[in-house]
Amino acid sequence: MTSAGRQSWRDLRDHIRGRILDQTFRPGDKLPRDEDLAQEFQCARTTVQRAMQALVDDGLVERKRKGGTTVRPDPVTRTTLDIPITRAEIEARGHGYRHHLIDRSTPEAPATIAARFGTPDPGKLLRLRALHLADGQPYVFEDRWVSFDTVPEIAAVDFSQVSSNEWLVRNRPYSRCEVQIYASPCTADEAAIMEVEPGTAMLVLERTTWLDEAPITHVRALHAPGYRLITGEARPGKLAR
Amino acid sequence: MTSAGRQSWRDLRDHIRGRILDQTFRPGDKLPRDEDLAQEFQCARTTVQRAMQALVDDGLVERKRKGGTTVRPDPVTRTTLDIPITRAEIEARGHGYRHHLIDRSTPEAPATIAARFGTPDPGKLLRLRALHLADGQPYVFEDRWVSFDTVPEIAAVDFSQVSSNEWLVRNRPYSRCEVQIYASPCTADEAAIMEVEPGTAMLVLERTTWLDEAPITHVRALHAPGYRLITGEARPGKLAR
DNA sequence: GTTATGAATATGTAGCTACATATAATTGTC
DNA sequence: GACAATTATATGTAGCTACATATTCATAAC
Repeated sequence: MTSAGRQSWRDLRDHIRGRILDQTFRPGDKLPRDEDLAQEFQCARTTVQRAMQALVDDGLVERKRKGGTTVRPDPVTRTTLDIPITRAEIEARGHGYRHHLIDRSTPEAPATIAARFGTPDPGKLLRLRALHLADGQPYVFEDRWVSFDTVPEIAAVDFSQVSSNEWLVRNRPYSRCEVQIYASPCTADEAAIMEVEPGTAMLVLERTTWLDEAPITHVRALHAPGYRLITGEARPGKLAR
Repeated sequence: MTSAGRQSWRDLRDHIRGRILDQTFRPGDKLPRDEDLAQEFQCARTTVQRAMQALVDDGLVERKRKGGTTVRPDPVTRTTLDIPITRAEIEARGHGYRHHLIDRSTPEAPATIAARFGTPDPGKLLRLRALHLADGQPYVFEDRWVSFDTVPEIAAVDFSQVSSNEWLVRNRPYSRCEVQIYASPCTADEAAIMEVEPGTAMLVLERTTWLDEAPITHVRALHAPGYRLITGEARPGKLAR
């Protein structure tokens, strides 16, 4: 709450959310119009608007012009997932970071990559396979494809020093990113690299990034057994909101 | 773009984002103050504020009072994950949905559940194990614990008709949710239920939800091989923003 | 030097106004 | 009754103003 009589949009948001949580408003129900809520809460419509937009972003309500505000009938569990640079992640856990470039090649683009990029011809590609280690233990094995067309400078980078993961994130921000998460049994090759038994259940994160329509990179990152992706409320940069 | 001379905060957001993407502003760099940007773009500071907040939400920039706006030095890949009700998910894929309650019991709370709930004593718990089927094929196996203290009505619900997943989501909205995602080899029990070989790599989603401080439920959901969690830009309710 | 104290300043918030825009609801036409 | 045109209305957006609040930076006191 801010000083004295002023209503914060947060207070209003929390109040409405509370009414949704305590079933005063049930899924599908229509909420009062902004102006009525403003009157009820003795605040400006601006404030109601802000509170409502927050609830829309949370996936709790839907708003339509003239149609008014309704509680979403099909509730979803919505969370935010932050995937940091692997080095940062390992160091944040207090482990020593090291990475190792396994190989670097410029093979023909397989159809799967072209499909992921969404282009018929992905052009020349650089393939990098690298291992990230935490305290010397295999942590993440990444199999990456980078578009030479979109990122020509990559030819000159020495990836024995910087990981391609870090270099790309720092030097090639993307405008669109798609992530797929699934479990996969470890192949013999991968098992040798990750120092686990073949067939071990591994968490795989596939990420594809674009700059506008141009594909930047596609990575398939295999995570060591025991790895857990955690999503919470705490979204950096959104904490205080 | 809106009519004629008016600047949309979206235009401004996209412009600034563009400057970050094209490296005009690099990680760690300081952006001009709101007022200067407003002047430069011939718009009100309100508009700059809105655009900036959008960039903060995207995890692209950080803002501090008096400190100004800076491009985030530690870029993260941020995505939004929507986990729908399992029935809705299966039906959206065009499959027939069916679910089967395997068993229902009220055992002592294991320490792991108490730990997840974050309470020393989680109170009396209901345990439900159920299988969701898509076109008759095992799709998700969920092992759920529900707090009787928080959700006493659950004792009376007939879960042979409605899945606990759906009942809870529809009747017990939460205020906080934590998700963990990992890969796990299938145990013999689980393998029998999911009709797969023991040891098969399975994607596991663990969800814990609270209403304020009171724990509602904890689920461990085992997904059939081939299942992929996909996160995209498209966030329902946030599409147009 | 080191630590309080205070002023300066960039962002955060809320209110007001005015108008834009989508769409539900109504009316009119055949 | 079915369909098209029109009106009414709830939300969306942007500008303005005023003040709140958190830091940084500079200054003063020890």
